[in-house]
Amino acid sequence: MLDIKIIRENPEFVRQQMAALQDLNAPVDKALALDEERRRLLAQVEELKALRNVESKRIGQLMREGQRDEADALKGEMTRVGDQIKLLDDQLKIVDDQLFDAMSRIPNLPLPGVPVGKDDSENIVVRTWGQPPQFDFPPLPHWDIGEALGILDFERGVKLSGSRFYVLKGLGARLQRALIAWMLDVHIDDHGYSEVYPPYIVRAQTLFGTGNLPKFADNLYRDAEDDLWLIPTAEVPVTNLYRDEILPAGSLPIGHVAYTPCFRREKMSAGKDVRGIKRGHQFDKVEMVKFVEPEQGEAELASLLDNAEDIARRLDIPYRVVQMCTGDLAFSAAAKYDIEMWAPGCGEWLEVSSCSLFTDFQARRANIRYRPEEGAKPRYAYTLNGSGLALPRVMIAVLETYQQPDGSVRVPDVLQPYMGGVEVIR
RNA sequence: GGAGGGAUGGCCGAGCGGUCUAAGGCGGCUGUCUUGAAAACAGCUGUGGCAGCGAUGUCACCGGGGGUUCGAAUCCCUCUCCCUCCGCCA
Repeated sequence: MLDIKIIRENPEFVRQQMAALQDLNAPVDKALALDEERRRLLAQVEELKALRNVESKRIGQLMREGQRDEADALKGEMTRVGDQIKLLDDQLKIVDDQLFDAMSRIPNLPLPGVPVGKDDSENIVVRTWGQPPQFDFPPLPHWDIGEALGILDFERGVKLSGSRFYVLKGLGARLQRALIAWMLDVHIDDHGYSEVYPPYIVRAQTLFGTGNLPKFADNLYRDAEDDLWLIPTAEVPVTNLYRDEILPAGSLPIGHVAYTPCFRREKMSAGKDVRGIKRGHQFDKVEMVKFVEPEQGEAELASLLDNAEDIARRLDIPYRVVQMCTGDLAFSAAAKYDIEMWAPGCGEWLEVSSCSLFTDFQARRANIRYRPEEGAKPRYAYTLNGSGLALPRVMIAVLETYQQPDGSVRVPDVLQPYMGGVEVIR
């Protein structure tokens, strides 16, 4: 949620930004009109309420002094004032709800440094790390590698749950578990994050806080009976940890890391990303979430991104960092960088992480504040998050990068201690 | 799933429908005293909206929503959450 004051004071600027974001439906003008209407009604109703407060007190006083007639006369007057207040309050509530709804559908503003572009074709590769591995045999895609090794089972996944589900078996399942445990340890021990184990099922209010609702309800799984929703990412519960709180002075920065499964309905077009484990309805992810002071926002984004990149470097898998242009920016993000690992088997760059700075956009929706100093006024915190990293795709990169001519897969050095010393999956 | 009891400021805890502008205590801040501290004493101590350059004014908030009333922390309805007991259970 934006601060309405920004729109009120710089409507033309906000309209320009919406155009840059390619968001033609953002109800900026509607919000502006509703805001004006709201303040008009508010001034009216408050004046009447102030009158009622004063006169009601006088009625009490008159009653105590036994001046019934005067009290009754005043009562009659106040009944009319009360009716008027009720009328205005009802109107105000309608306007308030409409304004809230409009504000909820306006995306965050991009940071000044974000390149302007119409869609993902205008994203910018800001750096590349490592050299794509050379093979003296034709590298296979992971679905061939995995099935041959008996660690990936697509047919049974479909039998159990339908398309876009798969089963990991044996050392495949263990490789994923090793990656999870190792990534958590790196972020906790070397990058200073503290671990969180959150619920995987949350209320609508929680999804609203991160901006997933109301706009993206289609992508979520939901239990209708209890109105609980499966999380699409750990970002949702972890960011909302401090919803409706004022963090005491000295609390920031806070950095959490959480491993969770993620559930996404995604009405995916048939034929796109169908093979392999690249895109499923259920996947695992290690996620970093930060709460910081506004002044530190951009520095913290750089640090978060580096923490995510560090995982790829330690796995010795080549990657590139892509900066999203305005047209490809997510709804809540003010700036966003993706990390893409090179998968030599299927021959594509795989998005394994997405690191974003949300400025105070999520904090405003989720009401997350902090006190800069003891006794100081609360301010909205800045929130950030980034995958560190998303699993099925890191699995793909590992399987395809570390494959050997005989169909076996070498286990990256850093993971061997987490695999019970296994050096090769064969 | 069944039965009962609760929700009040940073925390504990009072609160006949009308000086509630929410008692009292704890904690915190400031001051007096002191070489310093403690103690004692005094004062202050929530969040947000709107108007205003500002001083300030005003409105709202006693778990959420709705109702009764001239007036609601207080009465009524409803929802959520917490606690106790029973049942079930990894």
